[in-house]
Amino acid sequence: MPELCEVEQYRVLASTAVGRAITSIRVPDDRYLGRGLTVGALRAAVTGLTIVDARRHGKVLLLDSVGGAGRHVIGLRFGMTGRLLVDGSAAIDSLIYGPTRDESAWDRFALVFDHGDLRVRDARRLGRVELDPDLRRLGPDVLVVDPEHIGVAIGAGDRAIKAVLLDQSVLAGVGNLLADEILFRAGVAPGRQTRSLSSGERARLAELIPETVRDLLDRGGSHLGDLQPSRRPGGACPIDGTALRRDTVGGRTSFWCPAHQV
DNA sequence: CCGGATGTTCACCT
DNA sequence: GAGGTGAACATCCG
Repeated sequence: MPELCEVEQYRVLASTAVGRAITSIRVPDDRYLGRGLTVGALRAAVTGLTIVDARRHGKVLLLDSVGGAGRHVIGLRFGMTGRLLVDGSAAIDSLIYGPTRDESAWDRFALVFDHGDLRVRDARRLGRVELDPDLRRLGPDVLVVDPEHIGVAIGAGDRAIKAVLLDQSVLAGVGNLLADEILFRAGVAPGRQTRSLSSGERARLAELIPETVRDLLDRGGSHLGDLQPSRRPGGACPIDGTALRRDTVGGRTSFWCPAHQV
């Protein structure tokens, strides 16, 4: 699920937990905690704190929590399949796997309140819970910086533009689906070296990056792009009908149109 | 049974 | 040092 669009929906959902005090936590499998963090340390740090804000930086959800025991930020990363539930309801697609299966077996972490709870449900367990996460390795959130900054941040080196878009230390928030959609709209091939971009292409890309993210956010998810339905083996370009190419770029599967993405 | 999946990290090359 | 590759993580789905 989660790229920036999904985590932004999680943030809105999490804001319904603002003002609630953490009574206890549930961590059925401590492998779900970030490096060096133990259940005991996390429990001691956050029990009794009240959530005062829900923020997002890139794909990370941040829960600011304060109380007599101090002030902490609970950081949630959702990996590929993590979802957020507050009081048992999800922000999105709660029935993607059908009603037959007991998804509660995938609950990896919970903040329990006097009334209700906030849960992370993650089949693949690639997500993580962190305490006071170090965000220094993340670039600016892609929806916060202006296009001029984005144009500069992209750089002009020999890396593939798609690898740069996926690099969270350059810009935080863009994942594999958003990257393919952005490059599709920009008419730029994923393997293009950033130094080969003309100033016009660079400027257009810099505008299209946040614009595309906002558009898919409005539509309701990173998987609702124009390219997405064709993003499969045998798919045809929705613009010109050309057979899409499927290549690995930046380490990820990339679908693109060889006719209009140049 | 096999390959692939919206993410991140690490070891190992070049 | 920079950048790429592949594996690992763990599980489900087609």
